[in-house]
Amino acid sequence: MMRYTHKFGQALDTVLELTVVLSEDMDRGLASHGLTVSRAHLLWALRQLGPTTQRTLADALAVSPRTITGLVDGLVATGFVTREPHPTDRRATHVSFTEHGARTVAALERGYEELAQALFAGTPAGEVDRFVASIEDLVVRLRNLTTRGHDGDQ
Amino acid sequence: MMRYTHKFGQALDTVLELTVVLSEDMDRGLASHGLTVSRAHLLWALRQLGPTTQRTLADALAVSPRTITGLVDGLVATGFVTREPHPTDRRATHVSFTEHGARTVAALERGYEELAQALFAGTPAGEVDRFVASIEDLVVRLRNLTTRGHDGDQ
DNA sequence: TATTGTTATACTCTATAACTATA
DNA sequence: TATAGTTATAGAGTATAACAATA
Repeated sequence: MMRYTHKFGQALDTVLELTVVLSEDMDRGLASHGLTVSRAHLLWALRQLGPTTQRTLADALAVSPRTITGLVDGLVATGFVTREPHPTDRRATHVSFTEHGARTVAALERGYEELAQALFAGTPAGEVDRFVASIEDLVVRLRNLTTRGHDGDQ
Repeated sequence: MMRYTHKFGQALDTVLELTVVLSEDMDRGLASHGLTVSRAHLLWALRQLGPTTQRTLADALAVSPRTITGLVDGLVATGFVTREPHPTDRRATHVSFTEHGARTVAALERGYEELAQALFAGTPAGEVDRFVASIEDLVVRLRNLTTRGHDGDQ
């Protein structure tokens, strides 16, 4: 994308290329199930939390309640989840998987594992470990930049 | 995100965490300039192509002409580019940087280089090279998967 | 009073289809 | 006829604010 001629710039180019290719691959995979990234995130949170309220999902996804309303609308319309009255709190909504939703999340999990296999299978364990350590280092460096705020490059 | 307990799944988790943190960082940086990712892509293409038509930009960004209309609308309204009659083809529009747009792209370039430095400076050259080679390997593996189509995991 | 989730409204990105002006 | 870019329309994701129902 960025096409830099400097050494570290090229390295960052490569990382960005990976992020692009990876996200395209995941988008395609999700689309083949009739899902978007945001809706899949919601399903994933629901798998981790179990049946829960929209408020809880809003916190889990770090989006507004309004956004959850829209995502759940879409997932209900496409048959992945149900919206039912909350057993104890009559203000709240209970969001649960349909059969189809549960099956789909299981399929996504399998697809994820298969992708991981396809990416790393055959690579010597030590090499994978070193690679992962390098990435974790980058994540730490990025978080430090973020914390200190580096918007002052205008 | 995915929290897998298997070895390769964990490695993929780490890669995804990097993509999330990286894209959050870039979103913040662009937002501090009053830009979105899509609009910044357009500016980037414009820097590479020089003043050009919307049609050319549509091809460069691989989006529809309609989408370019919207992006250019936004960039004109916020003062990054100008829309002028094309010198020779009266159907077409000539998109150029404003002073502010040109200055902003230059600042983005500097910010990109600074980010690359912050991520890789201090890392032994050989280690960076090995890391980049690993990422390139993943990109190749992903492209192979994509080519063969792997949607059949339902 | 505080909380849950809605409607109302708005902005961004994306698309297809129909249409205008020009090649 | 083909091309450039528009309007019309639509859907997805995101947000804030006002409001209803309930706690």
